[in-house]
Amino acid sequence: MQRKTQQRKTRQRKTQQRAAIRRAFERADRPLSPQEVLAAAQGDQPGLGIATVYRNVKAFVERGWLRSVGLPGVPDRYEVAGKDHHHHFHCRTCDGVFEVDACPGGVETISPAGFEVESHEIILYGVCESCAAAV
Amino acid sequence: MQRKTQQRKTRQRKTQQRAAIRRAFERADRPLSPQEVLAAAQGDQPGLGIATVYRNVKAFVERGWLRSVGLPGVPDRYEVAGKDHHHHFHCRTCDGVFEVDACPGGVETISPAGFEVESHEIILYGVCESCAAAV
DNA sequence: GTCGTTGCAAAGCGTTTGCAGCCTA
DNA sequence: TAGGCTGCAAACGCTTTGCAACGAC
Repeated sequence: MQRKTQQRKTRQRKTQQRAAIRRAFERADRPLSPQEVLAAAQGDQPGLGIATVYRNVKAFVERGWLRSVGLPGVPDRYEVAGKDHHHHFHCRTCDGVFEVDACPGGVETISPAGFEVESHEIILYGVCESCAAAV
Repeated sequence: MQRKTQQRKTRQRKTQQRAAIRRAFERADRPLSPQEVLAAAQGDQPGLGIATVYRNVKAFVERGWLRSVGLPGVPDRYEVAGKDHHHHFHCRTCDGVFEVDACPGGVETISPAGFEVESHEIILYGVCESCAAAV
């Protein structure tokens, strides 16, 4: 068992906006950018603002429900936390990001002597399944 | 033999600023951020502006002398082009980026069925040699 | 009623661009 | 002298923050 690493200072209220943002992640089976979250959540909450998305995503990350996925050159994506070690696929066509539930292993061994590897990230680039099928 | 992929529209002049920026990359044995280039080149050209760094780095990339290295969450780095396939190490302590002249191989095989992999990127995180030695 | 939350607009930040003067050829 | 180049400042796009109104409890 693990204790929550982040202690809440005050009670969090249940709002329509936050619920809509949470649903956007639960429905998506892949990491989402703030803009993607906004577009998805506005289906439920038309008046939703981008600032609210940023604030809630940040809060979810602090509470450990979301995890940020950094990618070169594009805005960070966010995915539901708690999954096993995995990597990501970035589609050059639709710009979507997908999970890759595997790791080649032995990645740390390519590090030069004297460098202490703590973690690693692998990003695959190409065309995703639906974009490839859409040809 | 290869031909220049980028055709120059006009003749490029030899300026002190551009020379200082080029030297910064030649002296560094690792990818540099625009700010690192500025700091290094200002040793030769104190009045150098950041806009000039951005303009010249972009021009070098277009001419094929530099290559951009995208990394999650931090500004792009730039390295002298033409090297063999390699990856990068991002030091969490000094924020410096270093080359890793190796690749585990077989990375594309972790991709899910239906996804077409065109390229990949591997980033190692940890403590670089000099930071580790500085403890 | 309290005070966490929201939308809007302004502020930050890193990067790009417009412009007048500078300097290479 | 011509026109590419530079520094400065304004413009940009994305993210964060200030603030007054809103609404969950």
